[in-house]
Amino acid sequence: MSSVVAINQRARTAEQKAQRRNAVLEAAETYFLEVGYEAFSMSNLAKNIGIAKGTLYLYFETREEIFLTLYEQSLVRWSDIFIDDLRETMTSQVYARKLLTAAAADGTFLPLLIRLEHLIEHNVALPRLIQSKQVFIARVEKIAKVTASSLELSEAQATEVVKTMGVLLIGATQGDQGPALDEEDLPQEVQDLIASFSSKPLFIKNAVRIIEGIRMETAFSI
Amino acid sequence: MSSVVAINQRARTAEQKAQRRNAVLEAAETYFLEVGYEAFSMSNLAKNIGIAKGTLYLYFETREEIFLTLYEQSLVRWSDIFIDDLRETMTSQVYARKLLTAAAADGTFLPLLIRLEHLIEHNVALPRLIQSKQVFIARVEKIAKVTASSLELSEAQATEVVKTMGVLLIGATQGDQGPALDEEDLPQEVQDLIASFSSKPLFIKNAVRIIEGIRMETAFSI
DNA sequence: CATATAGCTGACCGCTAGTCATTTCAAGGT
DNA sequence: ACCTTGAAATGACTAGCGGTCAGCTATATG
Repeated sequence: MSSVVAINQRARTAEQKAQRRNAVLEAAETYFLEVGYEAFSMSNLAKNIGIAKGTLYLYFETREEIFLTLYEQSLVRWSDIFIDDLRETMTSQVYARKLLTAAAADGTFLPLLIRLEHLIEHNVALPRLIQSKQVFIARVEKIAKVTASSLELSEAQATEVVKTMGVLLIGATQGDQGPALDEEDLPQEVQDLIASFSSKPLFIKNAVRIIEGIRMETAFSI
Repeated sequence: MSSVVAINQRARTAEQKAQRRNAVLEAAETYFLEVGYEAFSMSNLAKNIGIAKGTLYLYFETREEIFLTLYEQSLVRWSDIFIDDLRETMTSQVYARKLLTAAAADGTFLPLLIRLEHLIEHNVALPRLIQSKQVFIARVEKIAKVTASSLELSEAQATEVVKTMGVLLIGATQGDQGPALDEEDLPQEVQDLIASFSSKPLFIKNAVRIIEGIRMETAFSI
């Protein structure tokens, strides 16, 4: 007896409900990767899944709660991959490159990270928000542990590095979220500007500066 | 004879039209400071001004074009104040503090900067977007000039500093855009987390790391 | 087979950005 | 002083949004 809930069958047990919720999340992520944050509509999501719009609201209180959940999942997914990359010691540059590569490879993580605080968190119930922050805290700690050995830093330094990398990641990848522009239509100086904000070198160079800065500060202050 | 266009009088000359456009912008900024980006609606803006919604669209093509214009204005306003602060040489820490203080004092600048690339730029006609980028380029150059003498850097280093400060500013002030949370309702560890992302120390510490990093790199490479 | 429970539905609400046929105003020519 | 004319202003309208909830119906249980 399969406990999989077919479409248009009702989810009655807790397990079935969890499955349906996951099915919604999966469909939501696929749909999100197609159309992006702003064009993502609850009606279309429901149509894609083949359920009524109201049903979505049995599983998520708001559109933003879906995004918050997708964000959490992508945070865990990304950080697991990144953590796996940090088994050996490495230079801060390699560290930064691995971090960015793993983040950019996940189509969900960065677009949601960028919208987290000013959009997503504003329409989610407080307990859910707190829960999400706790997931975040746990992840930071987990990443900091491997960062400490990978970069040969103290745990406190590593925690500072990880938090700061998050901040830098948001700023440095901002340019990737701009509209797709046909280069032909742009004056040379604007093309140059856009090129100079290319997220990869921007992130890596400044990550190195920050990590080495953190390394030096504590070396002197001891 | 005053050339001021009273409400409900028609703007016929180019000058009168420019005046009306400015009046719309002023009202838009006041309204934006009241309700923020997401709650800002064109109908309410029109009501506030006492004109019909359609009239707004004679002066701006889209809601986002209004925001782009307010962003440009706030960029110029902020940078003029910041530039004025940079008449003497100073440490990178003082530099960073002055930069952030001027930015945070302007209620318009940071919220629009944060939304610029992933929201505002996506609904503005290309020529207007190019124009805005050119304003940005000119501002970066102007700030870089005074930065070079203020921090005793080369022009190339100063340009790198200015661009990077923009990136860091976006990342570091992200937390200020989260929902207003009543501290009492939060578990201690979440309160600590939020405190650890306080934008002011976050920005200043990392600005110093980056500026000193840039200073050292070129010192060695010469 | 009847009943009660609860998952599911979709019409509906109040709102949004943006459009455009129509109205209105006022300057310029006579 | 009046008329013509062009453009500024209008606001009803469209299509679509997130979210709600009274009513429908599938299904587990007695």
